[in-house]
Amino acid sequence: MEYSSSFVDTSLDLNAKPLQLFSETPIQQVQGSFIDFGMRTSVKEENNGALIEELNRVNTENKKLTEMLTVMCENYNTLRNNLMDYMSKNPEPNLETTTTKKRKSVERSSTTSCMIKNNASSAKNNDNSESCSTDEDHNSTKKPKEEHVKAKISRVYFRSEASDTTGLIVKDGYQWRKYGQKVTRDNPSPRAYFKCSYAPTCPVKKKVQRSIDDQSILVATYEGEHNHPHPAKLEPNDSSSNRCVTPASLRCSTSLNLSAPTLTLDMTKSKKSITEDANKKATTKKIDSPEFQQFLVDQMASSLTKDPSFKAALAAAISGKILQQNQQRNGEH
DNA sequence: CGTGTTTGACCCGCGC
DNA sequence: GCGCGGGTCAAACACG
Repeated sequence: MEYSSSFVDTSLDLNAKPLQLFSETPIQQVQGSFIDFGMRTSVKEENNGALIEELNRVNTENKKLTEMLTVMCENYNTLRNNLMDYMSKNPEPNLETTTTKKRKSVERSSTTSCMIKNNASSAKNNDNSESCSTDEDHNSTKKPKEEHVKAKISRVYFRSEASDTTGLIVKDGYQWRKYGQKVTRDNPSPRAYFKCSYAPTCPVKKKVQRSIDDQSILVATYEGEHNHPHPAKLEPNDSSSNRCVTPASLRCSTSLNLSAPTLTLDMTKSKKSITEDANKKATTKKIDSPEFQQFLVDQMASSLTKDPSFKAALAAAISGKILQQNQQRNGEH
């Protein structure tokens, strides 16, 4: 199809049915295009063998690339599982506690909890994976109203100084008023309750508690959505707020659960690395912002270009395409 | 004096 | 129905 119009397209067609690439259709269409361009039959016959050979080669390369892509996907899944394994062991051990009450409350607390619980279960035992949708379906049948009313919840991890005894203060750019503090049963560290005080009608609440495993990690749980713009956007000179909300890296890739309106950021990197990252990016990035998308693309490109075999295969594929293009042009002239 | 924090009391849902 | 535990309220307090 694409071959009838142009050879300029250097797409590798990794997922475009590689076997069809060598079906009779492209050759016939290539031949047809030659005829359409008024080429002599002798030129067509001279190029036929080279084209078929080139198509064979490209087809083989496409297969190789497809296999490499499969391997990459497997590696990605392995890496993701390792990440989830780490997550399940490190910051939120209380989510893995199996007391029925905890489990119930976790199930009630909509999407983020669903994600983390799912992560934990998949990390602990894949055979025991209880899918997120199953939980939600279960909830929807049990408490359909709560499902809709329940506020949006997200959980963010911040790293604070180990020597920081100033309390459960998380500078995320918003203005919070503390309205309570409680020592919970599963964590000796007190849990602080905050309400957003930037706008009087803002329903957002925040809970901050130190991680039971790592006292230097603050776990902030946000409930609800702000009905006002981020103060940092209105006050661009507020460098402190910008610095504090800069995501050092994604703890949970949003691609793992795109439908979930959650944001979990890893603030657990060392202060030095956070500063370095912040200096490199020099900007606050949101998940859906073009800058962050570009950052992800750069990261992916960097990972791919570090793989010499992938680079070689990619170069071969592109050179094959260029060769095809040159042959096409030679045929036209 | 205004604003924010602290902290004990109270409320409410859940499990037994 | 009772006890437990998380979440919230509100008076007292601290601070600039």
